[in-house]
This record gives sequence, C-alpha cells and structure tokens, in this order.
Amino acid sequence: MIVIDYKDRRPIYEQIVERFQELILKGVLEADSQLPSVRNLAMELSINPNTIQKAYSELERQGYIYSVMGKGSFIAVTDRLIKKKKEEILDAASQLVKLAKEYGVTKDEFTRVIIEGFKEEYDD
Amino acid sequence: MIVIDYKDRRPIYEQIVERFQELILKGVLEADSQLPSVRNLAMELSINPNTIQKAYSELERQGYIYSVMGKGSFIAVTDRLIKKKKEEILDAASQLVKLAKEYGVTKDEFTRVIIEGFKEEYDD
Amino acid sequence: MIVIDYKDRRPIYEQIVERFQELILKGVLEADSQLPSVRNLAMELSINPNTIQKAYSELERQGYIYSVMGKGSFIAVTDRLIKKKKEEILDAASQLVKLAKEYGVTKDEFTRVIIEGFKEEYDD
Amino acid sequence: MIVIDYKDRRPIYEQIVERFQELILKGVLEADSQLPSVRNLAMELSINPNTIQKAYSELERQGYIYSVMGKGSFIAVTDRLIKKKKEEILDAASQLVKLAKEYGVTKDEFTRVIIEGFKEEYDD
DNA sequence: GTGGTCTAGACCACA
DNA sequence: GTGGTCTAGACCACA
Repeated sequence: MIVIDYKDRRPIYEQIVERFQELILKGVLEADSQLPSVRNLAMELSINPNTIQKAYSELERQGYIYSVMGKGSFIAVTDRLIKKKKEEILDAASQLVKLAKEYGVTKDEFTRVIIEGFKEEYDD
Repeated sequence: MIVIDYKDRRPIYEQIVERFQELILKGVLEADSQLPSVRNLAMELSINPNTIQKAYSELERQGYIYSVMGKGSFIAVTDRLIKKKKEEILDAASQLVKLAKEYGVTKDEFTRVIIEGFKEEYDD
Repeated sequence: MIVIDYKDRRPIYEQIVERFQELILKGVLEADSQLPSVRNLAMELSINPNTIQKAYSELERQGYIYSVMGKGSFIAVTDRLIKKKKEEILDAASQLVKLAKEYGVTKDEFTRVIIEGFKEEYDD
Repeated sequence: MIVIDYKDRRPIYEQIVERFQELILKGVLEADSQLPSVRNLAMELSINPNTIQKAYSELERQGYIYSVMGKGSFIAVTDRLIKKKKEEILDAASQLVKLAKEYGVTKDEFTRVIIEGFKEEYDD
C-alpha cells in the first residue's frame, strides 16, 4: 500500500504523508479504522520509526488522522478534507490559467486540453 | 529586477533561476544581451557569489543563457523556450484535470474556473 | 453518564477523573452513594480495567471518593471540594488578568467579556 | 534567556516553544532578528540539536519565526500573532466565566478579583 | 556554518 | 503493545 521511492527527491516522511492523504481522501481507508502502528510500518518499510512518527504527526496536524496514546492511530472523518482538496485543485487551475495567459497560451488551446482530459472517462 | 524573498522557503538560487526565466520568456531581457556578472549581482543582492554561480549554471543547463569565457553570460534565443514553456503549461493542465476527476471535481466546476480566469483580461 | 472521547488528546483516565469530578461537584452523584465497580465500568465503556483503576485511585487521592475494602468505592462529602473548586476558579481568573495585562488587553475589553458572560443566565 | 525546567512535566521542546513565543510576543526579540542557531542553542542548553530543531519547526509552523536554509532562523512579524494572543486570552476569560457560573461563583466574587488584578499596575 | 532529514536505540506514560 | 520524547551522531543541500 505504501511504497517509498528512493529516487524521489522529496523526503521519505513527506512521501508517506502524501500517500496516506491519497488513500484517505479516496476512501480506501475508512473513517476510524486503525493505521499500522509506528513500529510495524517502520519494520515493513525498513525505515526508522522516527521517520514514521514524523509522518503520522504531520498527518495528525493536518487533520487526516488522530492518535490515541496507548491505543494507536486512526483515520479521521474526511468530508471537510475532501472539500478542501477540491478547492485546492480549483485554485491550482485558476493559477494555471493566469500563467497560461502570461505566456500567450490561448483560451482555445487551453480548453481543448481540459475537454479532452474530461473525455477519457476510465483511465485510473 | 531581482528580489529575494527570504521568507520564501525555496532556496535563493532557485528564486533567482525562476526570476530570470520569467524575465527572459517575457522578453524583458533580449536575446544576446549580457547578464550582470556573478560578482556584481552578488554584491547588489548582498548574496554569496556561490549562490549566483549556481543559479547561472542552472540557467545555462536549461538553455536560457550561454557563457563566453572571459566575456560573461548572455541571454539565449528564446523561441524554442517559449514553445517549451507553453507545452509545460498545457501538460500541467492535463495533469490537473486527471487529479480533478480522481477527487470528483465536475467538468462544470472546472471549466467555470477556467472561463472566468480567461475573462479577466488585463490583470498583470 | 461517562463518555470517552477518543479524539480528545487527554488520556482516557484523565477524562474519566474529570467527568466524575464534575458529576460529584454538581451534586449529580450524592455523598456516600456507590460508584460502579472497576470491572463493571470497564466493561460498560469497553476499556481496560487498569485505566478505570487509575482514575479511581486519582479520585481517591484528591478526596472525591473513598474506598472500602471488599465493598467498593463511594462518593465523599463535597462541601470542602466545592469551596476548593471555587477558589481554583478565582485563582485562574487572577492569573488570567495578569496575563491580559502583560499582553496589553485593556480592563475595558476584559470586563466587557466577563459581564457578557454573566448575562447569559441559562445556557447549560 | 531560555531556561529548561526539568521538573516541569511538559516536554523540553514545548517549553522552548512557549518561551520563544513569550519573548517574541512581548517584543524582546525584534522582527527579522536572528535566533541562535540550532547547534548553538543546543550546546548552550546542553540539549540534543534534534530537540531544538523540533521546537524551531513548531515555531515556524505557528508563524513565529521563519527559517532560511543555509542562513538561519529569524523572527517573523508579530502583529497578527499578538492580536491572536489577545483573542485567546479573552476566549479563556469567557470560558472561565462559564465555569464560574456552573459552580456557583457569583458575579460579585468574580469581578472583585478582576478589578483587583487590574489595580496592581506594576507587578511584572 | 545553517537548517533539514534520517538512523539507531532508549525510556516514558498510557491502555 | 502504542504513541511521544529525547539522545547521539551522521549526511545533505544551501549560503
């Protein structure tokens, strides 16, 4: 479920954070279900527990999971997070249009790419 | 022309690279015109010359500038770079659509943002 | 009567202690009435008995309950505890004023909040 | 300037965070002035650099400082933070009033403590 | 030199 | 067992 890419320039803990965000936002991991323990995931990925700990702390800070001392870490409710993610995507789109205009990409060129992208329905 | 934002978390050399890319692609700096010397720009920005050197090396590697031993660094011809930049923007748009679909952003929501973005003609 | 909030970052035993303090101080639990046994409460809350034991020990240490060997745990007389609680609240108020002054909160701003708070008579 | 209290139950990194927050909010440390380096402060306090690093990361996350790779850590602008701190204090006051009412502390008892607190003008 | 990441391993409170 | 904190020490990119 989690794969570390050592060629990736991003730090390991960040890769773990992003992978869990994805699994959580897409509903692969259900609300209140338990994550692997810090130690177990560390063993499984052959990574230091401190690095996992750092990833989990960040996920908790961002509201993706909650940790209970002595019990474990659990998936948080995600409605709010999914909504936030959608807003981020639309913001990114808005920024990209701004950039496109600055470099002379026409509205036609741009919208063609968008429309084609939405046509391909089943690619994931 | 170049402003370093120390609160920006990106490294300084990267900020310089991006700023020059922008100035070159938008035609502010003309082809074959000379860039400030490493030393001068370092002095002007109160920055370590190593940092400027790194930025210039990166710009040369990307084809934005060329160096002439003993003479200095000069702006490269930019037609090819502008075309490449446009392609990058369209690729980014394509990737963003893919992401949008994965998180359930509808075609309507997405295109509305695009269309509105292109309406605001004169904001830069 | 007792509800554990696993998303609360405080330890479970502490949540239980505070909840009983509240129930006792507010007179919901009467003096000399018996508390549920460690085992029963543990079962009811689906919680480790050690955790309940720790909470009861803490409540006994603070004088909220007393244990009779072989019989169980009972609510202590509360007059003294209520008085102590009031003093704690007034001490906290005093500390807060000190802090307010340090950070430039004016007497007016502060007292306005207090007065408004006392106006809302029936909100619990 | 920074003193660690080993009898304090709070973690070391948290003590450091709170102490810096105080020094920054009270204006003892000016905007854009440099903090001691992670290594130096670690040496000075006889503490592991990782612990200082954790404190600085938290301060940066909260907007109290900003870190520049290769240069150091610096105090951020604090206007917004001071305002936020004041709001926190007033919120705490509001919560305390709520508690006071629940336990039968009268408005008179409460306001007397407040007024007396504001009288003592020069106690810090 | 400076911050940032990571490993290895210990100890703690809590459940 | 579980998360959280901390030490000791290494290595990296950046300035």
